[in-house]
Amino acid sequence: MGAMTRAEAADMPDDGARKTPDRLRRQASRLLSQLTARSDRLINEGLAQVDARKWHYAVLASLQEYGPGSQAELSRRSGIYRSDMVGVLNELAERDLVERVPDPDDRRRNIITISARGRRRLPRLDKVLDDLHDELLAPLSPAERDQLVQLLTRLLDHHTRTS
Amino acid sequence: MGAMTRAEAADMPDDGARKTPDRLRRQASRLLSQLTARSDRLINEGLAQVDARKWHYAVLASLQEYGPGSQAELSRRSGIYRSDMVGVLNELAERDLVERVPDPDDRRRNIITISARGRRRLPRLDKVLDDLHDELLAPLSPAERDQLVQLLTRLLDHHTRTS
DNA sequence: GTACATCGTTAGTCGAACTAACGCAACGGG
DNA sequence: CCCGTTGCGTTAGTTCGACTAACGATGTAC
Repeated sequence: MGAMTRAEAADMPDDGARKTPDRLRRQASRLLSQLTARSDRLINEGLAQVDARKWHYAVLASLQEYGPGSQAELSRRSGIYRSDMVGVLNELAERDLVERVPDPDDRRRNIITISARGRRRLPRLDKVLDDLHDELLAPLSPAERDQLVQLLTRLLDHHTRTS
Repeated sequence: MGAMTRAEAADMPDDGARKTPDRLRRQASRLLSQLTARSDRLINEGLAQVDARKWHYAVLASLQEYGPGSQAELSRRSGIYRSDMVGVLNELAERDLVERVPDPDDRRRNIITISARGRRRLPRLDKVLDDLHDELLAPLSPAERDQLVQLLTRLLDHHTRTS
């Protein structure tokens, strides 16, 4: 099992002596970035093991939940920039998880559809992500996890609506 | 004053129709990265307005709280990689906020000291950061802010101790 | 004294988030 | 019917943070 993808000792600032100044340790922004760094790594490594990336999941889930759509629409649904969508869809198409066909009614558009294979893939990814989140949130009780999600959601909403 | 640094309408996936799939919207990892992106931008822009960066603050605060140290030690205290420390210290030295002198007792080391100017600078940065965090956490009550910090701290601790 | 660890530094990788600009197609109004 | 605007897919490129690798010089332990 010991796939050693993560930082192996050595070089990283590991806060060994715990001399990190208090002011720093309490900063919400700092906690956020550090935790997010770990979280992202965790998720990316976990998904990599099943040949997926988080954008894949975002697109597939969006297709499942709202049906086919143009690339631009998927971009809006999933929060991926339209410029990055191209690559994600290429990867998904390579894996036969989506189909990309030109829209006959609007020749600017491609219509993206989730494939049978893609549909079969989703539950698997759901499971993987669930497990990873379990690892991520391990120290928290279910109630605390909800709290966290709540708080984060409120903050994010605030900062998206006030653009 | 209208420095328009942030994303100006137009292109970004703004979740206008709020068609983001539920599964995505509840994912802690996703909430974290999105919120962190905003948070980082907020902090960076705010600090840029007083010609600072967050690493500057981290180093200065660490020097203030624990006294002078070698670059490697500062790196450990502040969580900056030793390879990135060089640049940060260059910037701080340019601004006369720290002094970097070779350690006579160990000629591999530089000893970094906070300057008088650096010491005067800190309260200013503290204030700026306080205000920015106020903006960041605006929708939360004081109690909720504490809760958030608590939860994040516990998670981060967990993931640093279990390496 | 020789192996090993540590320090400062340089260089470079990787992924995420984002901007700019393109050619093309569709839409809306005069 | 043309025309300006808007939306689409795509390519390219920037910036930033996090991180790895390797270097030469120095110090430490056996």
